[in-house]
Amino acid sequence: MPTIRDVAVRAGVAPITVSRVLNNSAPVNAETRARIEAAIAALNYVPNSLARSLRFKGTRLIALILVDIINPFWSTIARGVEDAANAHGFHVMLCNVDESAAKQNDYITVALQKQADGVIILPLPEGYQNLARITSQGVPLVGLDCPVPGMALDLVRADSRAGAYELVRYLIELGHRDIAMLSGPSDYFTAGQRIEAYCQALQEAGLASSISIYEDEYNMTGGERSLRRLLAERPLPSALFAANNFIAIGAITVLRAAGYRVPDDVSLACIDDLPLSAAIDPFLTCAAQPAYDLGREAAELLFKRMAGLLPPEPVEIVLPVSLIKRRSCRPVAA
Amino acid sequence: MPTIRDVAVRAGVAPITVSRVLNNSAPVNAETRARIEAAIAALNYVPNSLARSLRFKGTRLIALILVDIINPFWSTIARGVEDAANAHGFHVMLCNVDESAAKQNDYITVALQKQADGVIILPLPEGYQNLARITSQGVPLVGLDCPVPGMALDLVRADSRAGAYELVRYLIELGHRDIAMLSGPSDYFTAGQRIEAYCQALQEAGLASSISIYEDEYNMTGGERSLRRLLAERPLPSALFAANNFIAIGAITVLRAAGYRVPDDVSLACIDDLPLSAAIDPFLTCAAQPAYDLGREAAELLFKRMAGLLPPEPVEIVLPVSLIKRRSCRPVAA
DNA sequence: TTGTAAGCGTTATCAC
DNA sequence: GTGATAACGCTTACAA
Repeated sequence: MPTIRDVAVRAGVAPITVSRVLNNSAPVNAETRARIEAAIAALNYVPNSLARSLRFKGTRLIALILVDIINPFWSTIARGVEDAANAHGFHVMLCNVDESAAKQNDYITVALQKQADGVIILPLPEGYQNLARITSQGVPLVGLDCPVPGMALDLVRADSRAGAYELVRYLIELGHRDIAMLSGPSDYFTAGQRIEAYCQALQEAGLASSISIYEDEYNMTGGERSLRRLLAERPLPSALFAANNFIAIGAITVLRAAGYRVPDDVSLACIDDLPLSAAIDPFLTCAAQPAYDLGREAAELLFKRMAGLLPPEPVEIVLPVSLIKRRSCRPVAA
Repeated sequence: MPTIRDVAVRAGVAPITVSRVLNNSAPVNAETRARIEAAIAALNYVPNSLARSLRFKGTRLIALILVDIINPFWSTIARGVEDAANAHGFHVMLCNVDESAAKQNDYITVALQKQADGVIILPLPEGYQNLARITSQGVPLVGLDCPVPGMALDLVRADSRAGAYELVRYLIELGHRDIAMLSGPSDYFTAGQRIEAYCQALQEAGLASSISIYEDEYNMTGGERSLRRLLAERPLPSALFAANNFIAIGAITVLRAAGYRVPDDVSLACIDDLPLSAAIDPFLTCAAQPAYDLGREAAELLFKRMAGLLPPEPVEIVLPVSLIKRRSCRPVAA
């Protein structure tokens, strides 16, 4: 690949003059400029941003460290981040960590090595202490979804406590008295919030004695396992509250295999929508988190922090969740 | 952020000795090594890969330039690429171009500026000529989905011609005689293939006179527009063949709004699955492309090319497509 | 086993 | 308006 030196030689000038044309950093004679531009075009010269960043500081790269891009919740967040980044002239390095704290830590290292100007991350409970590796190097960090105990962290999250509460209230209003919860790992902040909301809603309705929580991973396998344990341990409840969409899918799979139908035999509601499925078949009742906005707001917050536009105290942005009522829940027959 | 020099000073050695410890590039006295490692830990030193890459060549970064990460087809491909990249110690810069050739060209520039070691791209017909900007700089390039006329390009794609053919044959076997196609832009290779397959299947069945093609964008809006035009221009066919999943979703939306039901009033089949929807409700009959494998194979091919493990001729990998029969298609009543 | 010098491609600083 | 020089952080020669 040609360098600025090649361009300079071809145009009969010094490299710095080419640099001035590229960056408009100083006036250049119109004729000289034309010669340089011709040389750039002729050589297909593209400036080396590595060298530039080394000299200049700033890579205009941000690292987005999340769970799994295949989950539409995260891919939509990723899209929100990328669009916002793009609008500010930044680019995004994508990092799928699959809920593995070790993989997350590796990616943190990569982000630092590559001199990312900022990082957006979903903190994993087992890896809280690794986050300090980012901030201690002075790299701006925005968390998604999950505050970190004892850490002053800019954060963007949805109000999943309120969403979960609304969802369980809705089930109660439909007449359900026996509602089991299929939770994610309770050391996750979001799972904790959703468990609290579930318990609160049941208690307020005088149903504290029917609290029934199955905890497993935040994915399809977790949902399957939880439901299998449930079926082995107790009679089928009249409604299920799944802590996310993948748990719900896992649960449906097992229900179906066991010969149960949703909502005829059991109602089902969850956190997180499945937007495409909804377009084909509006089925799953859910509390939808505004994924795209979460991503966009996280990136915007990061850029504000990087630009020094924020007071030193950490900022927390909480976006509302919307209840979407669909066919997967039915009123209880009287 | 501390530099190798800071570590060297703290350990009382020269920077090169630190480098040797970091890279195991030469033997270092055990005691010296211990001192250096202590200094690295104490300073939280992370090597600057920009400087490293500048000296060394090679960034271990690949650019993945695709349409839209929100489409599960592309997010699954992205995941395949990232997993393979990870296994080889590479990282992925994600670039959503939304079918805009201008945006694609911008990202090509970014990939070159950032000195990406390789690029994986979905070629857009309006931007074919931009691809030469990558290869002419000697940067390895792998195309997804779409060969480029007149360009020797390593390529990974699914056999969507065979998939489309199978799908239309299936509709014919169900007794459909009036099958309309909702196509993507016909200058796209994949759309061309699917149109050819559709026409061939109808011709072979003696149905050439009922060929009916509506062409629009490869997304939900495109599907909506095509179906509105269809409804305005002709009676509802007995079956619809959509060139991808998003077109199918757009079509369903409009059908539903017009009071038609799938499959009662019209059967519907498409290319590309909706994996999560299928788990909840196995509805959409489709020819599923192996998205994850497409991504993984593309990355593997790129790495082989980068390692010089391939003959100079371009390699083309074509993966099979699988027909999945579900409820959205019904036999025609006799 | 360790160190010195030079250079990767760029730009800030200071001349002319 | 233009150019020489040095420096960003690192590693490859080549010494010692």
